[in-house]
Amino acid sequence: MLSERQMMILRAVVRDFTNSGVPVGSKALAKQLPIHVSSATIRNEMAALEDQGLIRKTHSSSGRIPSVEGYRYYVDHLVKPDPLRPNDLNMIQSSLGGDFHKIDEIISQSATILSNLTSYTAFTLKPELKDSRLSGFRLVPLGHRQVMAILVTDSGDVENQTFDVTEAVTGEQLEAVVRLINDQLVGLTLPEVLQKLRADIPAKITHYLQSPQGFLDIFGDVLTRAAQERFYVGGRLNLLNFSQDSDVDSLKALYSLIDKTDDIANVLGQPRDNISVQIGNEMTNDALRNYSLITATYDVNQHGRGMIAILGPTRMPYSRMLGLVGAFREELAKKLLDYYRYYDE
Amino acid sequence: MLSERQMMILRAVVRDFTNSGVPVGSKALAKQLPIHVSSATIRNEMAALEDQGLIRKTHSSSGRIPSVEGYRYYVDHLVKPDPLRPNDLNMIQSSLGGDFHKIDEIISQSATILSNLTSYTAFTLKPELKDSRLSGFRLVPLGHRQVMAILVTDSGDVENQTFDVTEAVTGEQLEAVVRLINDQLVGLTLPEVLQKLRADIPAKITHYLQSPQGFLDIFGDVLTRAAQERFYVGGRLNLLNFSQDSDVDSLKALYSLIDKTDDIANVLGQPRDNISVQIGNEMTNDALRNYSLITATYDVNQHGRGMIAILGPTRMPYSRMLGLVGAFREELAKKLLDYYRYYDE
DNA sequence: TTTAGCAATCTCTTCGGTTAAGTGCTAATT
DNA sequence: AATTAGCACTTAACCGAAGAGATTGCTAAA
Repeated sequence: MLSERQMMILRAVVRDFTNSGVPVGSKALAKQLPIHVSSATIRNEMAALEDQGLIRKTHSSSGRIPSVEGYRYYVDHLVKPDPLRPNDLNMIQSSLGGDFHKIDEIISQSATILSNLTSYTAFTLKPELKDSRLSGFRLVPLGHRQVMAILVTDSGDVENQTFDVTEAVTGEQLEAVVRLINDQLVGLTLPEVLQKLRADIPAKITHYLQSPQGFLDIFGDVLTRAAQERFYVGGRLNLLNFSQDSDVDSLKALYSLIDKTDDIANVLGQPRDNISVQIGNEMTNDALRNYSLITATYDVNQHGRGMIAILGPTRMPYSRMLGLVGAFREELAKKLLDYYRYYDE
Repeated sequence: MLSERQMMILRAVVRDFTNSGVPVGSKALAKQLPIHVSSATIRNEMAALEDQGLIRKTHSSSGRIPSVEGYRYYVDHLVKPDPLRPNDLNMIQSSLGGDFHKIDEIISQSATILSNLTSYTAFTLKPELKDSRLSGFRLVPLGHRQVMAILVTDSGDVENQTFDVTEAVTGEQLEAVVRLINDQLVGLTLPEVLQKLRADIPAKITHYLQSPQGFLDIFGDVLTRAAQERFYVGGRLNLLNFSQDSDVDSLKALYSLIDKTDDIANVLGQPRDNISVQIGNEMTNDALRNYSLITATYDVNQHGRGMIAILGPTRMPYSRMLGLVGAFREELAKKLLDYYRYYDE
């Protein structure tokens, strides 16, 4: 248990350190805090905080910096999101204000806005229904032996891919295949489709195509791509800003992580509470040891729940960032409701 | 004019420096060179080379490093591409050996291979006909007010985009629009199409669509994207390896450059000779001051001419890189010929 | 419980000295 | 005329000592 005064001190340590990046000492705190005690008293309290593992020294006679546990305590009990600055709200609203023709444009743009806002790297995921189902499949002949496969899910996702066909496939053949797919697979969830694709379909499809493997590959490809949650990333380069001692290897690891859609989905994890913070090694991934991740969900009524996140140094100004993420989350939800209202009804 | 001996020395300076990164001194050269002269003689020659601006010192008593002009002389007159190591050829052939369903897969994969091979950043551009023409246009209704626009050029490029339509557009309307486009625009070069799109089309299209602006925007978008030469990039992260003194700002500038398709096209320039080298500030772009670019073209008979390139530090082992790029260029051309032979006939 | 005071610890910067590498120049040699 | 040996000079890089500054823990007094 922490006393009121210890909380005050911990809060001040976190705030000072996240602002300045320099370990904070007892004297500075004594001067700054609203209570009148000497630096010696602060020192005693700091020793107590250190005993509890909430702060630590960088060397035997240095000031203190928060430990991961200290940050954790801070975000759980002490921090209060900053109110939004008028400028920030302006910036959000004007950037989201334009006319968009696709959900994906809004979401992708959001990643950019959020990264500009925070000067960190931002991720956005569009609102997603629990398990989306295959709602349509097309094969469009494009001439010159090219065919485009298009797959639509009931959540409105569209995934497509063109490929070249060797044999002269006739329009009838294509139509037959499309009919087969639509008859057998539409309405199923994507994992179910994928499973059937391996089981029943190959046998049936040989009625229409001589060598169906190529086609099955393509269809499988498009399918897995559609099944994958896809994040948009904004402000990749911002990671360079705190590349401390320019540790190239860990930077590379980090970027590889970000560019692998499945890995990143793992890190961000399942949508949890409204807003959550993961600090340093609380994330299992080693490349993130010195980073913190703030994730937030947003709800768009019956259209599902999406997610936004920012990734920055463990030493980030949490109160400001929580304020920004919280506000952005709401603005985005509003914008999407507008969008759906416009296109749905 | 350089004497034989001066050339030999310049060659050695470039080779040593690109290998070690350390300024090279007269003594080391005297020991290494196949002629028997003292270091004092080398010193005299080096002074002469310095007078001609081909090499320079980093401080008053340091060894010499090549100047940009020195590198230039080296690549123009002295360098001989290294013969390929057996390993490299294996690696190229096995990486290109797989089965591909699209040209773009080969080209994009090539960027990765080339970057692995060289450990620099690689660019690839697919073979392109002088001015490709619009050969087909489709609008595919996907249900739920979504429509996909697909555009095909006679060089086999496919560009597509989905968008949401506000009003309930009927299938007949879409078909009418498609027919209009195909009647009026197919066969024209893309710039011509773009021009007509601004002039004639809007008036005609209002017969079929109430508010055609949205559609025209989309079509214009897809069109400009198709008209743009698009480079694939491989090994982005390799730029981090020689981020010397971790100059974050210039790194950021560099990455922004790479991610802007039009900028990068400017830097790489028009396909010129088979293989060409641009060194440091020979490129106008300031972010490239410490980098060199090796570009090469490759021909695929009547299918046009493409381009590959690598970007690395000015201080790169040119002979090896020229060997690699030269070899890769040929292998890629072969692979593409194979590909076309298979799908064309 | 708080505080003043103080020794101890540690980082950071500065300074001087040393070493090693390399140059340019001069004078002798080939 | 070209080459070479020799030497003074310059510079970067490394090292250790010294001192300044910040901060801690501890002790003893308030």
